[in-house]
Amino acid sequence: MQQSTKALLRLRQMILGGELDVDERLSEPKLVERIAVSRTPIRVALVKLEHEGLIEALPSGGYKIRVFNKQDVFDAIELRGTLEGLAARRAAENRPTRRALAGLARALTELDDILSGETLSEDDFSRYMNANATFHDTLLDLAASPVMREALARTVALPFASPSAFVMAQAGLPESHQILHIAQYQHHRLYEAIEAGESSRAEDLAREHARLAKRNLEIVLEQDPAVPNLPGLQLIKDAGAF
Amino acid sequence: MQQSTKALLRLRQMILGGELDVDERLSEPKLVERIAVSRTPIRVALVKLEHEGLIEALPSGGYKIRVFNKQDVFDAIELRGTLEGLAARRAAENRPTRRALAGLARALTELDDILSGETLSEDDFSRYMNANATFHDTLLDLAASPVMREALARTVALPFASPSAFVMAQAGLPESHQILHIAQYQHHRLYEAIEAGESSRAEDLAREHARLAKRNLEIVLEQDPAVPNLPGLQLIKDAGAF
DNA sequence: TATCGATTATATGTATACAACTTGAATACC
DNA sequence: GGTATTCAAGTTGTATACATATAATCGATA
Repeated sequence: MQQSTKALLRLRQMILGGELDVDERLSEPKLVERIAVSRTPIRVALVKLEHEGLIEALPSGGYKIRVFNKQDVFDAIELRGTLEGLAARRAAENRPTRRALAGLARALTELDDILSGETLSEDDFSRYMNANATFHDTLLDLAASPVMREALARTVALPFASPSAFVMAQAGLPESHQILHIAQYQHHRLYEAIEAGESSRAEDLAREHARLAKRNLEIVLEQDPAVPNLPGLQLIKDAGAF
Repeated sequence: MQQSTKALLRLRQMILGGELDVDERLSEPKLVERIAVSRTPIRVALVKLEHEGLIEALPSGGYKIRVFNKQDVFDAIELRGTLEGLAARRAAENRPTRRALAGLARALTELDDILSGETLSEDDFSRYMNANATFHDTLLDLAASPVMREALARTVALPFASPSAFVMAQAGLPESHQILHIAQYQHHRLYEAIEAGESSRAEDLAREHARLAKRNLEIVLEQDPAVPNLPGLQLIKDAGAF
């Protein structure tokens, strides 16, 4: 693996995992020490992370970790919903063959399978997260648009904007089972709409589906102040004041 | 100015202006020679341009200029329309005060003024382009969402996705006057919708407004094969085969 | 003559050196 | 006592050196 890749992955992990002080300048020499890579690949990673939106350049040089307020988070989710809506509409307009839909159908069946039990184990949540990611990714494939794929990839670079962001966080919540079933209901309807070429319906469903993530976030944050296992939560300013 | 900024601006100019061979690896030593800056800031610029989508990394290292097909271009325009639609909807939902709307109204009036004459000079097209950019930018201000602003900024980084992309290109076309009037009609209706808080209408109008750029592109490219003054056109594969 | 292989040349990725600048602190000054 | 001011330590931005990997060239062989 390239050193710059190592630096990027590690730095992202450090930022999302809360290993670095927010509101402080990211000192390159200190990062050199912690990541064990020279300044050059670290600077490459910093440039990339700025474009991702996880850090921001300081006027006097260098970077600092970016913090978001709750409106930013909601906007990011709304933005994802809009882009997935566009992709879903395009997917429906493309009138995919049964063969092209097979991947999406498979993800759907796996999600059904995971949710079939009475209760969900920690492992089930993890499986759900993966299968959910696959579903969303396969949907994007059906849109068959590199431009849209990139736009969406850039959007979900913000940690809480990802379709799978809050799945793990709600493991253990009493409402979780029901929420996941609602999400899966929406997945099914989305599949139907795309299969039938109902493009407007597909777009609306994808949008509303993303808004479920908003509700998830609200529910998770209303819980115990003992903050849940949500990577990147410390990047949200006043997370306790939700 | 920083060397890396100089390198970024110059490189972007070289790519869009067709000063570099497409389908060839961007040789860093040669760029050093042409831009008169060391490899370090050039590499920074290359990383940024890759994120912008203007160049792509080669599997064996280095970068090459990215080429787009017509579907990519249409998708980029559709994407911009979708994002501007989201911004317009949000702007309408925000119920801006008359004072907040003043900037948008001013851009609208200036556009009216430019179009008031019987014919349009080269200079008028240039003025239109600027005022049009201001209108779209001010609209984005009204959405008051950094997340959306960034998403749109990343989208219009593709040269032909910008709201002003085809304005200059159509200077001299017989249809141009009419097209600009239609665009301005849409601007007015968009303003009305935002002022009245008609969010769905605002969204639809913004989307359809972007699709006018698609028609512009089609018209411009159906013209004389003597390719018009459209920066970045050589990045579109088979532009002649439209 | 065309294709494969070895060798040379060149480019990329990384580390490091250096200069200009920023930041923090200590001291002088009001 | 509080505010400038100067100085030092540290940091960033840039240039360059070096090792490894890639591309090109030339020659050999089928």
